[in-house]
Amino acid sequence: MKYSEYFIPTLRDVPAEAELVSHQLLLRAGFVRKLSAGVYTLLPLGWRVVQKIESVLRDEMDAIACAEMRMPTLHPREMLEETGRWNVDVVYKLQDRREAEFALGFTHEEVMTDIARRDMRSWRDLPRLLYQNQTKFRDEPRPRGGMIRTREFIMFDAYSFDRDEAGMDVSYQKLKGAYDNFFARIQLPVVTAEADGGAIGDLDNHEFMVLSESGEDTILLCPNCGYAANAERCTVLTPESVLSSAPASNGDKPLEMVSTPGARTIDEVAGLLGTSANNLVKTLIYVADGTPVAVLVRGDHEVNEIKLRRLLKAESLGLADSATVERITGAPVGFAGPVGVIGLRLIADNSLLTMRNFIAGANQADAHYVHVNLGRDFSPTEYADIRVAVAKDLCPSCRTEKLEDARGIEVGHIFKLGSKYSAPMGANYTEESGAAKPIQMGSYGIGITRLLAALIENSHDKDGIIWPVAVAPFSVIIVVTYIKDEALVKAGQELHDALRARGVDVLLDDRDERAGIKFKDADLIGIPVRVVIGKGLANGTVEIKVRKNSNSAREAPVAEAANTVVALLSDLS
RNA sequence: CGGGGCGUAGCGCAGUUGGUAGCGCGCGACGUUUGGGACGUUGAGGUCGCAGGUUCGAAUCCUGUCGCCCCGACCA
Repeated sequence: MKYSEYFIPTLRDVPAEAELVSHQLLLRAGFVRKLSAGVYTLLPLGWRVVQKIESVLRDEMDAIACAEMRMPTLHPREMLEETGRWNVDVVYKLQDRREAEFALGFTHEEVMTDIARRDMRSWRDLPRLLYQNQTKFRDEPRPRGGMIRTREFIMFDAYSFDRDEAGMDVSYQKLKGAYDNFFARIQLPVVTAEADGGAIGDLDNHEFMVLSESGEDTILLCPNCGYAANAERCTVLTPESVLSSAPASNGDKPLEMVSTPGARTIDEVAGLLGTSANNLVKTLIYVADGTPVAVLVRGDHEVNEIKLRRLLKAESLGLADSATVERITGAPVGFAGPVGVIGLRLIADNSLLTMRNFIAGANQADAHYVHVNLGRDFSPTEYADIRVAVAKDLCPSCRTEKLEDARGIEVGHIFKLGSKYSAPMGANYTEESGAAKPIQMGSYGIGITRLLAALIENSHDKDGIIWPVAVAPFSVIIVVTYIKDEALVKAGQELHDALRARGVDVLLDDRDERAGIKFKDADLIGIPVRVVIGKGLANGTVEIKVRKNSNSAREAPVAEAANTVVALLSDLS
C-alpha cells in the first residue's frame, strides 16, 4: 500500500475535545473521527486494527469450534418483552411504517436464545458454541473517554449452550481459555477479576480488565495469591473473632450531644470536631421496594448498594429523598443517627463491631452525638458486609495478604447465564429420558472498539501509538526519505513488493514530504517496524528500526532487508 | 439527570470600555530546501453554534435553545 494513495489524515495539534491519551492519539493519528457524542467513524487505519483484532479472535474461536453467525440489529419488541428487557433504559427504540416497534440491538442474548429454542431441541444438539460480532447500540447516559464508552460500538459476543451446569462450566472454561489466548496474542496484559453480573446474571462471571489510570472501575488485587475482583463485587473479610465476640464495654465514655451547626457531611463533622472520618458512623436511609431501612457504615467507607440489594433481596433500592429522611429521623439530611431510630430495620456494616466511642448524627438539626457505643446506646437489627471493599482490606481468597487497588478498563466480561434467558423464553431441549429441560447458557463478550482505546492506553509514548504486531494496521512502514531520488524510490518499491509477496502488511511512504514529517507520522501511527531508505543506500544499506525500541535502529544490507524484517516481525510477535 | 467548562477559518487559539474579526498550524500557487513536523513570496478560507431581544451599531450585553467536553449519578 502506498501512503500517497491511502487515507491517513494526521493532526499536528491535540484536538481540544480529547482528554484521554488514547482518544488524542486515535484522533491525531487518523484512526477515528467523531460524528456525534459517542458515535465514531473508523477511518482506514482504525478499521484495519479492528479487523486484525477480529481475525485473531476468529482464529481462537475456530480452535474451540465456536461458529460465527450474523444476527439482526432490529429486535422486535415482543421478543424483548419475553425477558422483560424492552424497558431497559439504554435501549434505542423505533417504529416502522406500520408502527411495529423495534429496539436497536444492545446485546444479543434474546436473539441467540431464540435460535436455540428453535433449533436446539435434543440433547444430541448440545453442547454448542456460537458467536457474532456486530455493532451494538446503547443510549448511554454519558459517553466518555473517546472510544472507552460510546453509544454505538462493536462487540464480539460468544454464547454457549449446554445440557446442564457441569457442561456450562466446561464451556465457560473453554471460552475463558480462548480469551486468555487472545489477549496474550495481542500482547495486552489483562487481569481476570471476579465481577458483579448486574442484571445480566448473578452466577459466576469475570471481567477482563486492563489496568490503567483512565479506567472506569476500581480493581482490588492480592499480591500474594493473585486474587482479583472488581471493588463493587469484592467481599470484605471480617475475622471470626470480631464477628463472634460482643463489643467490649470497658473504657466507654458517656454519651454526649455536641453542637455541629451546618456540618452535614462526614468531612465537615470530622473537621469541626477535630477528628478523622474513621471515628464517625455514617447513617444512610435507603428505601428498598418502598420500605425505608437505615444503613450504618464507618465514615470513611462507602455503602455497596449491590451487596445491600442482595441482602435485602430488593427489586428497587435507592437513597431516600430528603422528605423521607426528615420524616423518619426528625432532622434535616446530614444529621441522621442510629441512636433513637425506632421501628426501622437497622443494618450495620461488620466494621462497626470494632468501633468504640464513635460519632454519629443526633437526629436533630445541627447536633451530633459523641462517644456513641454499640449495645449501650443502640443495637443494630443485624450486622453484615455491606460496604465497598478498599485497598488494605484482607484478601478474601488467601486471607493473609492485604489487597491493593488499581483502576481498570473493562475489555471483556464473561457470564454463566444458567437458564436466565432460556427459561423465560422456553428454550428447552429434550433429555434422553424424554424430559424437557432449559438449556444452560453462557455469554462471553469482548468490546472491540473499546479495545482500541485500551491497547493505546497500555502502549504509547510521547511520539505516538506503539501497536503490537498482531493488531497493527500495518506491520512495516517503508520510509523513502527523498522521492526525487529515483534509486531510493525504486529500492523502496522493491522492498515493498518483496514483503507483500511474503504476506507482510506493508505501507510505503512515498509522499513528497520531508523526511522529518514521515518519521513523525510513522511514530504517531505506531507501525511496529520502520525501514528507512535513505542515505545508506549509496553503501547498499537501509535502516531498520523497531518502534517500541528507540535505540534499535541499525543498518542492514538492502538485499537482506526483506529477510531481516520478516525475522524481526517474528521476534516481535 | 445534577455540577462545572467550552462553542470564533480544517485544527489549536486571541478578540480590550459594544464600532462590523485576527494569530499560529494546516491548505493552494511559485521558488529555494530535503534524515526528526523547513524557509521566502503570494493566495484562498469565517452568516463568530442557532433563534430572539437591547442598541444608531452585538463575536462582545440579555433571554432562550442546540451541541460538545469533564466530574458525579448511571453503565444489561
